[in-house]
Amino acid sequence: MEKQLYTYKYPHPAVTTDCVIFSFDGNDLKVLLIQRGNNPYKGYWAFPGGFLNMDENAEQGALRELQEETGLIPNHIEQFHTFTDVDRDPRERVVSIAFFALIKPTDVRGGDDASDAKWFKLKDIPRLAFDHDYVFRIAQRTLKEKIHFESIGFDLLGENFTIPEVQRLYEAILEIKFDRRNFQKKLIQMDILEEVETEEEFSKQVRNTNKDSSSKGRKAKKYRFRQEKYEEMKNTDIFKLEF
Amino acid sequence: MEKQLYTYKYPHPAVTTDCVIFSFDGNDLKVLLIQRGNNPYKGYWAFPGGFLNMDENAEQGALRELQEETGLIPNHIEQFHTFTDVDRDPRERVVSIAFFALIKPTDVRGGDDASDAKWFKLKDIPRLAFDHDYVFRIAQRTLKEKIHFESIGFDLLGENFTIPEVQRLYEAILEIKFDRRNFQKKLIQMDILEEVETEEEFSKQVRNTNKDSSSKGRKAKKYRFRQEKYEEMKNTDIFKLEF
DNA sequence: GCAAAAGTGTTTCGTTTACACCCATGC
DNA sequence: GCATGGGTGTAAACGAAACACTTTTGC
Repeated sequence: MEKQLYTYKYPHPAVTTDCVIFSFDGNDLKVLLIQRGNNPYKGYWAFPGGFLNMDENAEQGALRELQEETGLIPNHIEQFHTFTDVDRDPRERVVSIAFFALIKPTDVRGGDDASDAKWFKLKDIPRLAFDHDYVFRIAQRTLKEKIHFESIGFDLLGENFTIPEVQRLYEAILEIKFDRRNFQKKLIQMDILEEVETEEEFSKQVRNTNKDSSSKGRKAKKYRFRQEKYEEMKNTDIFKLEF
Repeated sequence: MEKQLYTYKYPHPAVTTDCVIFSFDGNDLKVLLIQRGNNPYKGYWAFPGGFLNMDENAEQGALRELQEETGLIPNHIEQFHTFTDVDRDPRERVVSIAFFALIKPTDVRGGDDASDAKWFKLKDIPRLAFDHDYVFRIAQRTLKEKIHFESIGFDLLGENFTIPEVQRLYEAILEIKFDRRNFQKKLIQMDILEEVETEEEFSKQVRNTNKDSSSKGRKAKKYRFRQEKYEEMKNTDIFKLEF
């Protein structure tokens, strides 16, 4: 514990990063929250995050905090807003650079054991610490907008997935319903998926993805993303918003 | 000149705001730059901005700096990215929250006289100070994306304008060309404009807008935005990107 | 009178939407 | 065997794209 102090001629706010981490289990979109052990907001849930070091940029800081607090390595991370209200932290002036992160179901750890981190379905999110309710609203809106331009939805899916899964994902993100037949048609027409042989049905991947085996109906075909299409896809919208 | 110092247990970056200010003169999209009088980057052009005060949030700080440095009062201001690279400022660690601002032609001042501020057409922008070349690229991309969702284009037009002006504006922002007839048809169909009587042709507004009177062809009809349509329009895209 | 810019309508094409029946699986 | 979820095709409606000629104005 050194006692070095840092002095400036003008007051400086503290700078932190916060991460809104989304994942998708095949049915529901979820976010990871951490329960605070200390005041302020002791016992409240909040997004993982922490102070920015002087030798890292914001993205590196966000990834480091994520690793430290949750062990997660996201598939996609992206800055979406910086929150600067004067009183957003009662301790001192804190400016928070917020990111959203997308995690594949195969990478989901944390929240399984008795840790202080837990995955919440969007509709089960409790009242959050600090201004994190507001942070979440902006994150959700940004995700909706982004998916309009970029195919980041696939960053939330495992290697193999079914078309109805993709549909549930897009419906969860955009909070609208699509016609099953039109959705399937459009996705197939885009020529970005290839069918996966049924042998692979027994792989660990699949069991993971279908873990809630309350599946009653007909078994859906498995697809994978055609890697060679990735570059040209990255900046393509998949489903236009139609309200 | 007080000599008070501010001390912290951990190092804090400095926090600034920067503004990319767009305006439109009826033909070209322009941005306002300020020539630096001091090192570092003395003589280089840069976006206006400055340090965030402790009693204001980022938007307030950006508006204050804008007012101080340029006297401009923007029609629309919006945070778009926070730049955090470790070495982006050689003096100290500086995190910059960047905004873009849209100014109506009637509000354009600054850069007219012999000040250190000047409006540049996008294609005439020189090499900029700090990482502002990168800041500009992100600002331009954000503007393109935003205009897809929101009708912020009208924040760049004066009270009265012609449809060909609107078209030139959208073409400048999106860097694509539209068919004149389809553009006009779509804009009219949206039912958000009303024609302005020709009497008003002699108003000061109009002369301002048409200031580069190298106009050779037929005189275009003047329109104004139907205010009562504003609320429902705010979140509507006008022209979808089609490359 | 000529060049440059703006006004105007129709047809074609592609995309989106709406919609119904059959099939496989788990209980 | 029945309820649930998934597979598949077609027709209608809508919106986007392509396209040419006339009018006004400044030089």
